[in-house]
Amino acid sequence: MAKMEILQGTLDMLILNALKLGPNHGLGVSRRIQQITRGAFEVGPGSLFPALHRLEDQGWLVSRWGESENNRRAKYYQLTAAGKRQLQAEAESWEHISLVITRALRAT
Amino acid sequence: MAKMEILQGTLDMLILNALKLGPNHGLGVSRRIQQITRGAFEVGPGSLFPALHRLEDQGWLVSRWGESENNRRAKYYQLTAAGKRQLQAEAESWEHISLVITRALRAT
DNA sequence: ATACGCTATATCGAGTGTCGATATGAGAGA
DNA sequence: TCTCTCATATCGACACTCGATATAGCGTAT
Repeated sequence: MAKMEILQGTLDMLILNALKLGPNHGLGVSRRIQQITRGAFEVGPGSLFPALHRLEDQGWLVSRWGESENNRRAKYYQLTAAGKRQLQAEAESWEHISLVITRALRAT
Repeated sequence: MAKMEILQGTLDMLILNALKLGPNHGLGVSRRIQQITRGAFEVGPGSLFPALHRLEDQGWLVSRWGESENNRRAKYYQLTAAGKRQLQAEAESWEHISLVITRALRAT
């Protein structure tokens, strides 16, 4: 019996998902989300960075300062083991919930 | 390029959807959502009634006082033409967005 | 009669998330 | 140096969800 709240966690899930293939920095995560969703989703910095800090506070990401492809200083985020488990759990929950909603909308 | 905000409108969409087969009162809508989603979603009064009032304010529902099946006074909500169009639009948007997210999660 | 329980609508405050705008800093290139 | 761009960060406004609580009416049992 899910609440509607879980849909608010979708951005967090997409961020974890964008990091599952390897570490990346903030704006890189944003770009990767846009790529993977074929431009369907756009994440501005006002949503992105609070989300990254949330996820790090919860122990699902760790960060370290490094250099971006263009020699800019950038903070690289990486999934932790707990983050991978969290992504797995959220992905399964999403599969279930999205299917249920889609069926509800299609039902006569 | 959708924002994450649209996912917050999912409850509104489910309410409109619950009314597409005919008018119903508040708690009836809540029960119908629970039925249609096979118990996957639970909507408490603290989320339900603000949502109903939102939708009425936007002209997507109209209400009239009546009597429930058990002779209780109840406010019946009904989709307007604009509400049907809105439901249609939101359902199409949902189909697209949910597919995109599901594909993103499944992608290697 | 009256006390209780159920249905039904409604509202409140706390917590949270998203967004646009803005700020800060640092490297690249002219 | 001056400017542009990348990159991180924060702020306040706004909206939504939620649990808890309030109000009211009807039915039923005591």
